[in-house]
Amino acid sequence: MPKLSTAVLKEKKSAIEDAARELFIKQGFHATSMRDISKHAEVSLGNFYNYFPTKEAIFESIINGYLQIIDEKLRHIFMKIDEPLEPENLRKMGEMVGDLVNQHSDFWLLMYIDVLEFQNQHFRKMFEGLADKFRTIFADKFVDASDRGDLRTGVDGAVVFTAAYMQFFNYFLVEKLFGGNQHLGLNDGQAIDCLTKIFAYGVLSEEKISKFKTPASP
Amino acid sequence: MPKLSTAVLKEKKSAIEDAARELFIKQGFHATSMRDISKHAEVSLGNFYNYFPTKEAIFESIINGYLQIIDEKLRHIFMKIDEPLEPENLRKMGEMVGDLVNQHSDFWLLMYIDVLEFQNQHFRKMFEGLADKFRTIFADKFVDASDRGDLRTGVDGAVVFTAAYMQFFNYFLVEKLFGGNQHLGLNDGQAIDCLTKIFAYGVLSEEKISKFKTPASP
DNA sequence: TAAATAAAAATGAACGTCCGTTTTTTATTG
DNA sequence: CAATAAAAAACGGACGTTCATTTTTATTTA
Repeated sequence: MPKLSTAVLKEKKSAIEDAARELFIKQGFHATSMRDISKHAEVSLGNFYNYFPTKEAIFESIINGYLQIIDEKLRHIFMKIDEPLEPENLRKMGEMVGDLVNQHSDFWLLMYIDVLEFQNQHFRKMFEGLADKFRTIFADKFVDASDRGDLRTGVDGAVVFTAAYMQFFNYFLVEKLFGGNQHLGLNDGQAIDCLTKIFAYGVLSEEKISKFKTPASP
Repeated sequence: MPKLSTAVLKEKKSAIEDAARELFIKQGFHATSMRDISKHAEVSLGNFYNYFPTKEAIFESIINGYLQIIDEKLRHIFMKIDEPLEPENLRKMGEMVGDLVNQHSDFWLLMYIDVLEFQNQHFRKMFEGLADKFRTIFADKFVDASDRGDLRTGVDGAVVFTAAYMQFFNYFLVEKLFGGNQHLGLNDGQAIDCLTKIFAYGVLSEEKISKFKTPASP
């Protein structure tokens, strides 16, 4: 038959991708066979190779597609944050990161597959220069906060935000994928509140702080 | 020949384990074949099955052995910390966690294998009730700190310590396994210092804090 | 409009290789 | 010598991929 419309072709291709993604997530890359995929995608084994040249190619295609989706979601999260260091905004970020992890935990399973089998080739970009990326996203907000004297301890605002972001992510990943089972001894809402407090307000008393500060710069 | 001494037997068994662990770490569980292992362990394929009944059995054996080693190392780390919330001790923990991750990154690769292929069956225990575990390890230190008024923001000391612990771990794992490449924009030492400051001293100015505190409890 | 055509899509058997495990054979040693 | 360790061979099955073949269908022709 003559060439199918590119729309139909794309649709079939993405149907195969969907099936493959489900299986990769459920059972890993090596444990998923091409026969599994073709059966689950209701495509003959042979026809599969009209859409993807190799098994690894479909894995890469899945990752790239998913990376775009998650990048978009993350952009959306940061768009909703005007002042990145305001406690209420940190809390909001915690909630949104939690939703993202819980709704797309499979994405991070793919990342672990990538770490194990491809030295995280495809996901590295998510972490490289992360603090700088936030500095760009939030333009001058961090220097502004510093100029206003908001940052009591003279710490880099972008680093604080990155640390908070990573902390939230890690918290929810541990809960969702690693069997954390309320590893902080708190439910998710309490954990977010508590972590926000830590990052925004700090912990030790002024007295304790000055006690440990003085010997450093007498 | 008559039965080998149990000492010799144990030695051979652990030699096989060592070889298998190296390969599992380097290339994952499914990607490592029994022939790989037997060749690398300089044991015939058939003889392998005199020591381990299945491929999965050796994986479990490796994990359990490694879990003990890491547990021991962690115990050693916490033993060196008398006052868990003192900034200098947090910093020390950061350094020790960094060493642990860098010297035994393979252990966490095994954990990711476990997450992907065994729903983290074997590693769950590392996270379950983590904050409570620290509460036990450090006995009354957290309530003492609270009673002394060390904790300015009234946050649970055990949660703070757990959060710091997780943050350090995650930081070094991202650097070592995920291609972070100084993702905070700092070298390891600076990162430890900065994170310690955040957890101990907090970030926002007193003014900012009271500003965000007052509407919560007027 | 309906039949013919040609090119692309879909198929599933077959290929060679490697898998984890079992069985058989050989070597070793108290 | 006999018991056991070690090695080798063999097993059935599953793997990713290829390919000759069949089916499908947009287009052309009548």
